[in-house]
Amino acid sequence: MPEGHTVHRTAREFQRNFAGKALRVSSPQGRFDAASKRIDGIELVASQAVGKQLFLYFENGETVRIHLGIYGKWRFEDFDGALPEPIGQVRVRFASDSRIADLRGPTACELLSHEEVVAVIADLGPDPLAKNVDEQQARFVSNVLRSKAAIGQLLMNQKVISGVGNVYRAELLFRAGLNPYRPGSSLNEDSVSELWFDAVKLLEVGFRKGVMITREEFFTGRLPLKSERNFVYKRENQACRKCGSTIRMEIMATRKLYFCPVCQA
DNA sequence: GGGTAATGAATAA
DNA sequence: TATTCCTTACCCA
Repeated sequence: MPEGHTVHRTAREFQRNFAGKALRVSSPQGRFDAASKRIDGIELVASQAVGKQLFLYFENGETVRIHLGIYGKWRFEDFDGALPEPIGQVRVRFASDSRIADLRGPTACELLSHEEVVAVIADLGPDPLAKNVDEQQARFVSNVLRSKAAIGQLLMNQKVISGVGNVYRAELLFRAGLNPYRPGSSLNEDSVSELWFDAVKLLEVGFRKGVMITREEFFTGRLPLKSERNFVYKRENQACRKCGSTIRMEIMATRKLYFCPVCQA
């Protein structure tokens, strides 16, 4: 489930269980084979998530950049003794002496130099899960206010805000009562700030729980069913949970956009 | 067992 | 705006 919260959880997993160790790196599927040899046996110094991108910094100066895209998935597993056989199309496997991380189906998995990493990160917009929240907020507000693009498109643009995807886009706009087609420049500064802080709140809940929950009643306590977690995402033709109107789905720039035509008039 | 959709984004045109 | 990348999960039979 790769929006930003997932990637930050993965960074934490690497930091906790793989950082500070020399890792065995391989590409069972073969497509990362040459690159994996350059970091095989090298110590992982640190991991970092920025938006939906994961960076793994190795002691020899090489950095792996991974972007899951729509299909990518990690699988972590403890092992004892012999390494388990990789199952399916494993692009890259990182192994410590007791745990493996298998990556399948990523959009991007490549080795970058330090300079290239700096350039990639410089291109990314503010991340709601970054530490310096206030500075990030100011960047987001200015990005939105100076653009005539629809707010529904701006929230999907990783240069405007990084880490938000199709689920959080729809849910953030619903919670704000904003029509997805309103130009960013038509919004007032306060409502854009509120949108930012709501993004921080939702991604933090997602980071904590590991799933995207956007209804306050489920922020704590037991995990609700998938069908109960959100207000509008994938709820086309169902009743709005606030006003009872019929949730609509429209395609916006190749992606499915869900919204309530009444709450978000 | 088959068909389809998916939480993304680069690229072509 | 449409196509392509790539793999899995889920729904239906």
